[in-house]
Amino acid sequence: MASSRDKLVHTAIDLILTRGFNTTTVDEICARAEVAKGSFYYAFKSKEDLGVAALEAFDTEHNTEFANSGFLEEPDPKKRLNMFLNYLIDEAGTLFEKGCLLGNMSLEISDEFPKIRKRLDELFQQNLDSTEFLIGAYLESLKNPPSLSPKILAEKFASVLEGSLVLARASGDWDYLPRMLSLYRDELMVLSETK
Amino acid sequence: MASSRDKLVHTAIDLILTRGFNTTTVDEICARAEVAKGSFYYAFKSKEDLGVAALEAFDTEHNTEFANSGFLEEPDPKKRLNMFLNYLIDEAGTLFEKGCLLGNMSLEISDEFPKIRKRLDELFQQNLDSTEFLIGAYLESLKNPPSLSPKILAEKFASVLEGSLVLARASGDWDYLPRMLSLYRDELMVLSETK
DNA sequence: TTGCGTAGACCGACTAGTCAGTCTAATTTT
DNA sequence: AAAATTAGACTGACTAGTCGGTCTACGCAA
Repeated sequence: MASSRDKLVHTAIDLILTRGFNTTTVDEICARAEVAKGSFYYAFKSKEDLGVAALEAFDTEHNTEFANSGFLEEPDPKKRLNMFLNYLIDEAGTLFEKGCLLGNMSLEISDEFPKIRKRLDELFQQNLDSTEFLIGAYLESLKNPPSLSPKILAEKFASVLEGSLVLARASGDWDYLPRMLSLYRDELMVLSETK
Repeated sequence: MASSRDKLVHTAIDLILTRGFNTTTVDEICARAEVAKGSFYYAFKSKEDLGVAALEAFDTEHNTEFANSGFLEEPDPKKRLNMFLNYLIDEAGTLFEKGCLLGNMSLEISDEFPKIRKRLDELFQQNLDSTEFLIGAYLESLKNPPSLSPKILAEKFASVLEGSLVLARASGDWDYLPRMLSLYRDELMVLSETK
């Protein structure tokens, strides 16, 4: 059975994604998680610490999901990257149904929560590095490697992903993400056509 | 001299960009703008109404800046689009020094502020339409028009812009925006090379 | 010229409510 | 029995919004 801490973290992720960190109250999280306030402060030193825990849980769970999709076992770098992107495009609706906690908190949280900001920076950097690695292998496998670096293409990937979610949230149209990711995939895949 | 209302709006834009809407207090805005609380509620019915006013001011002032850059007078669609993008790339550091109020509020504000949400949707849509028009003219001028629609390219532009700002804010590296916009410009401009 | 009336911009102490975090006692687990 | 966990009433700081009142400019009548 789920621990109190675990229930709190997952309830928090859900609430923060829909209402934001600042407007989500500790009382509300406890009520939804059916956990008493005392337990909250037994599990976490502060609301900020819960924020960090939520961020970490969101990130590792998504990365675990990605890994389980099996693309890592594919030996061919091009197919591997393509599998990853296709998986993301297919599952965008469920994986990022309510947005990305990292992106949301990045824009919402200011210096008043330094621990959250620090962790945010680290997690984004880690994810950028993973993507860069994935893209790097693909580019190296090409006969005519483009002038674009894997680093900048990884940054572009993250920009498109996060930006789509900003637009999705503003408009209520959650198809932005798969639409934009498809575009990104096509642009990357076309690089393997020798000119 | 600037009216109280005007001072409040511009102080608010600045504060909301750095601290977020929810954590920026009415008292703080008043103090910085050197305006009494009573005057705030003389000028605005509520904090939410100030939010809407800030959004509108941010949007119209940016659009005015864009227009003043002179790209609209350029008759050639390709050059016109290129001028616009180059202007944005050059001035990204000042235009979006602290982020984009539309993007920030899009992720932060939930249904508790319906007026803000509605206006956000409208403003994003307007801006997408303008960009689509600009890109559409360029695509139509091409001998080999690509299969990509101006609409989806406009959405991509907005995604890249907003996404860059999410990353910039998370990492503290404000060069993301010009870097990603340059990439976007190059991708668009390469379409005019006949295959 | 002087005094008066008025409109509307501006003021800030005050109210009513909210929220993160604390405390003490009870209950469950090991 | 000790340690882990739960319970929820309580506190104090803070916040959006209110309200009675002040100040200034200006038209106008005496």
